[in-house]
Amino acid sequence: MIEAGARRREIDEVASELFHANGYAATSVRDIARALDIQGASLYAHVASKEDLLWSIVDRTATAFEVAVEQALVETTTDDPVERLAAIVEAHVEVVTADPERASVFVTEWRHLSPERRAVIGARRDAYERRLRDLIADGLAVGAFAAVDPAIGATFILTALNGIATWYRPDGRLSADRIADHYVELALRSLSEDHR
Amino acid sequence: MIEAGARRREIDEVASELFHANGYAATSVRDIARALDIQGASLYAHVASKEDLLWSIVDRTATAFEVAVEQALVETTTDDPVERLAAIVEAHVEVVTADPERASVFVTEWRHLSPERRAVIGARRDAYERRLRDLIADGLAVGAFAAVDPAIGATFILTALNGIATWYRPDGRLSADRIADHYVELALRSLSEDHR
DNA sequence: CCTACCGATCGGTAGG
DNA sequence: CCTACCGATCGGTAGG
Repeated sequence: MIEAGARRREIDEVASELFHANGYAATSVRDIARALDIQGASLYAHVASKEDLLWSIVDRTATAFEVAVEQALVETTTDDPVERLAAIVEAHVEVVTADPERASVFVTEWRHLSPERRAVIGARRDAYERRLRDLIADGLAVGAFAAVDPAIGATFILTALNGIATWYRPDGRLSADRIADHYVELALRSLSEDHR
Repeated sequence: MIEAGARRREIDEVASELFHANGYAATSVRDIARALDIQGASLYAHVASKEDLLWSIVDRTATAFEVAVEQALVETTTDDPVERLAAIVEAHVEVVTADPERASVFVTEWRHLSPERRAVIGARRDAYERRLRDLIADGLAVGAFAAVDPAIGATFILTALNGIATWYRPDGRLSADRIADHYVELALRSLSEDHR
């Protein structure tokens, strides 16, 4: 017995690719159907609306980030802010590189959700960013980081990390692991003391 | 006599706002016309196509970045890579904060240009990024920066800088100048030696 | 998952 | 800058 929902996951994957490549608004329901070799109207046997498709991608990706960072912090037994920040950055990069299409749709297309759903995702993104911001503030308080505005530091790092979704290719020059290493380095240094 | 092209610039400004807020594909010609209090078809007395509107925004913004960085480097008489990098970062942030709508349209909507125009912009972006990459490589060679992959370092910094366009508000907590100062700090430190 | 179809809206043109 | 209009395409529904 083929597991239920397999086709639905296939649809999500195709939609992620197209939304990533052309954007949500410029991708028609028929574009997605064509990539699946079915008729446009047939897609509605699986999904209630085009927006539901975007929502399932965005929602799942938001959860992937939350779970990965949660897990990474649980596994980081020390309370050294430097190591905890490294764990967050590494986890975030891993989620991005594991599925750059989904990640880039999450980062760039969520404004096309309904106002209600946008509010939900906005709150989750805020909470996610707050965690990073608080960690930076903690590190600053114990002298682990240089004087920096925690909000600016968190935004600087997060936008750089999310940028990976726009240029990463699995067959590129650098492996996902190497990229993660480099980005941990860059992020930690950006918050470090004495640079001249 | 009112200067020629004033109306055209007004159109560009309205289009920037709407493309920034809703994306190019989700913005109709009639949306733009409505914001100008004219009929949709009347817009074609001023522009040949919707894509031409996007092109003029993208082209002008690309030029703004190129000119600003060129100028900043000319004014930086020293060849100290640290100071030259600071000058580039500051100039880039200034262009972004001077017109975040245009900057964000430039960064995120250029994929909706025709293949020919996309190729032109792609080449200009590559050249722009290469300048930063080469500067990092130079600084690395003379020991001004920590060991880092120049391409990764340049991308890390540039994506963080471009991210400003997505969150910056002129009436926000931090002035454009303060943001530029912080970002220069963060960018320079990310390439600095010894962070533990 | 298909055929047949819906009203709405799209970018754009003709001709003032 | 307007009115009137074009063919194409949009997301989605009905009824198998």
